[in-house]
Amino acid sequence: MILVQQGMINREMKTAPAAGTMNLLTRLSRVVYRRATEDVIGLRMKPFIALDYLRGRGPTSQQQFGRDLMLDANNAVILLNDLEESGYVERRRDPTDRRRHIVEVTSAGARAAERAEDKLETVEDQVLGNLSAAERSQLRGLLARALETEPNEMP
Amino acid sequence: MILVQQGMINREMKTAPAAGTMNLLTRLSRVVYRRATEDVIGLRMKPFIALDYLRGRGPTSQQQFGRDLMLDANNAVILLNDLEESGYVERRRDPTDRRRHIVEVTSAGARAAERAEDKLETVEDQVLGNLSAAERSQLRGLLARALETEPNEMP
DNA sequence: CAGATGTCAGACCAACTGATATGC
DNA sequence: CGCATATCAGTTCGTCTGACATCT
Repeated sequence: MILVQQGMINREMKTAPAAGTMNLLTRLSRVVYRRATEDVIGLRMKPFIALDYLRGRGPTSQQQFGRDLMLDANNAVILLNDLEESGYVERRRDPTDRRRHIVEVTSAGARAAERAEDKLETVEDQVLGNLSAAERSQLRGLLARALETEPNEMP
Repeated sequence: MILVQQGMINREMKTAPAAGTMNLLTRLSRVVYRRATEDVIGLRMKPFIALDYLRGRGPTSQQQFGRDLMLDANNAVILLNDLEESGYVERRRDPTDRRRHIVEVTSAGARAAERAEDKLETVEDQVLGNLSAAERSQLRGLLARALETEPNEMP
């Protein structure tokens, strides 16, 4: 008797155990990462996010760039080196403080980001397949708001 | 005149450029990853997600495990080796098909996952700081639904 | 035997660490 | 001079590839 009941409890638990939001978020993001490969969207996800960020933000100091994208100084350099080599961003010294680099997306970079964004809609259709259009836009709104609040202190 | 207008356009664009949902999702997830380090939640994020998954699902074939968590066979092995060494999961042969391993979380593993989940609430408060409780639960619901639908084919 | 499952060693890639250069 | 910004070389970590063993 007791054993049977325990079996039933286990069986019910299989459906879903009130997983935390942080958990779900990182899991879903992993799904996106695995699907949005370079041969699908024309860019890897990280460069794409960088370009898209710069595209929306305009000329930005390298420091700010790293802070907002949660990259340490070093990783920012490496990522930007790649992007600059591909002709997708340009760096120039800030005239008012010549230690700084100002980063800006090139038109080629903006185009690459746009292309990737288009392709990402296919991925979105797969990943958010069982959400309605209204739910998707709700989700987008919530994510955007959460990202806005980030105080973004860096390690 | 024209220059001034362009300046204003740039300034307005800084707020937000209709970023795609996949973009926002992976960015927010990165924030979580950077905050939820081992010294904060007692586990690294990946092992935690694995334990939590197994905790909710009960005994699972290694294959299924990898598929649901978007790990290729090899990575699944490595991750499970770690977890088994820590005493957080157990592997045993499936008697009905002795090629298979059945993976199950131990009570120590379940406890570690619970502890991590508690600690993750602090992270959630930081990451979702400007969402209300209602909005957070809305977000959790949407993410959970999206993950359910996953057909989860593996590369 | 062909196909499935799991494992491992070695190659490869991404991220972190510490040291260095330049400008404030 | 001490601090900030950016960079690089070297290490370390995680992920992928290909070969292999076991079982159906």
